[in-house]
Amino acid sequence: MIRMTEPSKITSQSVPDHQPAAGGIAARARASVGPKYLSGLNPEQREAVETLDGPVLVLAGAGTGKTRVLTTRIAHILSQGRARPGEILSVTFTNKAAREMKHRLGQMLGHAVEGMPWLGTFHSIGGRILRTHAELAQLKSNFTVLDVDDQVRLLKQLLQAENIDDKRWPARMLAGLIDGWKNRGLMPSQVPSGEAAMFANGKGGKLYASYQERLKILNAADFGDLLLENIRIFREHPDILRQYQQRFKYILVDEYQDTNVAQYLWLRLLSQAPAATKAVIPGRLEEPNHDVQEHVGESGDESTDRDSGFDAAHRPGMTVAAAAPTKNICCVGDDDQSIYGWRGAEVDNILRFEHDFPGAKVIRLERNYRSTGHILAAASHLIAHNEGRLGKTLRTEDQDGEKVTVTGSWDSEEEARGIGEEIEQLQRIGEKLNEIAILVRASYQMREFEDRFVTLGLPYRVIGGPRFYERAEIRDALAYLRVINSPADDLAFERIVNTPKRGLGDATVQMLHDHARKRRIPLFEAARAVVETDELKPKARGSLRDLVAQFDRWRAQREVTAHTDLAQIVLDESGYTEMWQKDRSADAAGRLENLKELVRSMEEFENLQGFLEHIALVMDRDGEAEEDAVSLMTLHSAKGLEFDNVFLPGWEEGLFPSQRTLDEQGRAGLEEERRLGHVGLTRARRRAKIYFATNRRIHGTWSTTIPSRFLDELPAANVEITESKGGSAWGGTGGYGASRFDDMEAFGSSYSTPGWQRAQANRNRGQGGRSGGGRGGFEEEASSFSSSPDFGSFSSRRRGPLTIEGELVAKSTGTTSEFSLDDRVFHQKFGYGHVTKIDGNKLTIAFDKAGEKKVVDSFVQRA
DNA sequence: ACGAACCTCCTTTTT
DNA sequence: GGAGGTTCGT
Repeated sequence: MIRMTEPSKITSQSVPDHQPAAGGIAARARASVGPKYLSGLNPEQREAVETLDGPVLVLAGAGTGKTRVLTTRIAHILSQGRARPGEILSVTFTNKAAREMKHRLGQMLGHAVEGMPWLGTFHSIGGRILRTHAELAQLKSNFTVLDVDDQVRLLKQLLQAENIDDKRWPARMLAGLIDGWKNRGLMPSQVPSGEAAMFANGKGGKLYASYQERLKILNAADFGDLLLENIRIFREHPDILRQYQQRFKYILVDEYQDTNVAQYLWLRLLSQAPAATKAVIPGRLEEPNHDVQEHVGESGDESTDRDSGFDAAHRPGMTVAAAAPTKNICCVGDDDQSIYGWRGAEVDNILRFEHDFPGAKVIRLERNYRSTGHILAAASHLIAHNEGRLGKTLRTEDQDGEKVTVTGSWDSEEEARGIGEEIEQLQRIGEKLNEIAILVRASYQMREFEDRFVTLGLPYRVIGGPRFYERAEIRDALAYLRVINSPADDLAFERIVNTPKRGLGDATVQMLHDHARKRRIPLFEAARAVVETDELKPKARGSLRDLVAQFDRWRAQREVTAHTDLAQIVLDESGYTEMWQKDRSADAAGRLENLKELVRSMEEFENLQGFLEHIALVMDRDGEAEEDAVSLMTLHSAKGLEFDNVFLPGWEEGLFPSQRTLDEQGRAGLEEERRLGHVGLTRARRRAKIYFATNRRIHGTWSTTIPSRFLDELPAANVEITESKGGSAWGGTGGYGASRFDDMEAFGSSYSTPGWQRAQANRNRGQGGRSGGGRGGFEEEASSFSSSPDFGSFSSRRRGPLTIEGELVAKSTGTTSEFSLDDRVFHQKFGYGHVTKIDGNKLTIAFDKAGEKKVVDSFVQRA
């Protein structure tokens, strides 16, 4: 029922672009009529493309060709002459998605798409609109977009000014609250008083208000403002709103399930038919909205009166507007892939689409062109346990393929070892490492894999992590440029006054602040003034004077120097480059590389000003080297990607689903975790492999875990229980008593394979033995069970040489290493160290910081 | 003003 | 276990 496999049909076709014209002869006949870009679409996709009038919701399950629908729809609108490129608003969440769409459109239309000025992320488009009407938000059009660091620093200052203990009320927490309010479309005056009072004994609301004031003074906006200020402008200036409503004949939205309330409001305003504009009652905006908070929980279902009071409350200011006719908006999304609720995304937006946009046409894309039958069935069965969903049933015409495997391990190290071996096995049968991904719930899980892969010499790459422009060195460099560009940028100035160290510490900065506040001038000007006095100690005074002089010089040079050259000069003369050159830590080289990359990327912009305006929104690290490597990332960052082989470790209660999510979000949290599992499984084309460990080290201490409830929710028919390659045989519950999974009543009904029963038997066998600490005395056992040539951390405890056999021998080049004992070496991840042992191409290195590690020699270089 | 010792709190993170 | 922040001693 989940799967409708038609063996007669085409073989595995996983790339959506080349999908067969499924749907039988009739459909194919229809598809052959009409423009060529329509051919090759299945009937549902085609309907989604051709239904141009009125609101449309395309529910596009994983791997059903949603990007294709979006781009084809745009092509269709253009080629039908329904609108010109500049009249189509097309929003995505990520720059990557926007780029991808531009690229695909370009291919489809056969020429570059310069004419799509309004295809971009919510934030870049919001930012663009805000820049053109900046004065209506008390900003100048060259305002800076603040990053989180700046925000927190600013809030810290506000907290200090209010004499609030920022231990008890951390600036970060306030930043989070404000961000949340902005995500919900709430200006300071609209924050429910209860919520505003929660922070710092009732000062939360006031702080939000003064934060906004400070932003205006600094000529700055945070990410939230890029949309919120749009909404404010649209509401307060109906003429401007009307202008945009008239311009955008068609609106397309990607990943609609991830929109937050602010984005929803923004879309609602833009998608109303122009004539309706007058109906918005500005006065409504000032009403505090107490109900929003309730809504965000699970109370939605309790409200029987969705159409009147509740709805109006949910969408502040939309009371009248909601009745206005809606134009051509097409939202594409998948409620089953909504995994950003904690960031303010409202699944409700997609669940309530038909209600919000009356007369909406809902089109379901349920044909999956990515995964094999077993994988899809497992994913579908899992997600079917969610209640709050619109309901889709993915199906494939592909073969069943391999069953999803579930493997239990004794602990997380064994899990990593087992996966490492399976990857090598896959490699042996010709799988590309690029087609292998490990998807974890939390990034701390990655370390064990990294360690393991380093010792195996298995190339891997970590996807995600801090974005390029979030890196300290990039922010520092940008801060220098910001100060040059706008001397009033206090936050930037403060960031770099003492970076690199110039002997200008807190005391000096505090002094500058006092001075600046008294005279109502920027910090930089205060510095200029202060060096003329003798208020500072000679040393500080001297270096501050030098700094001011340097900036003056750079500003003068700006007129005659290309902005990229200027940047290079600034980095060198300020001593910033030197600071990292002298730094001996492992990542210093990478940071210098990043700085070069930053300078290089400036070339794409005309001048410094243009660069700074867009950098915060556009920069993301993109082109990692194309070499063959295993991908390691969180489930969240895997959304939108696909791989032939997907490893899903850590399916244990508390980790996945995450205990914290369960505690904080209750059932809604559980459902979001389940969606995360669904996302994970549906990333796989041909092989999905799930793992759980009985013992895991969390925050430094070992604890016993029980398998995730999601394992119970997988359909037995599509799942195979296997034993850990790393030697699951030593399993045991570690003396912590029985879990509900020991009870065959609960688990056994669906799991009766020999492998599972063996695993059950094994886990009971170890019972009662080694308690406390989990890994107390099992090292003796390790040798007899592990088939691995290398026992990872066991090795350090064992006496005598390891027996090297099997794979690693084959991998060893045989020739002795080019390194010798005590050689000083450098490793990308671990930094500097010296060689303490050599074993073919395997080196044992005592790293200065990271301790002793085994590393394959190709991973290090002479220091 | 700055580094070392010390304490703390641990998810996820499109812009 | 360790990063990031704070405090304390120089």
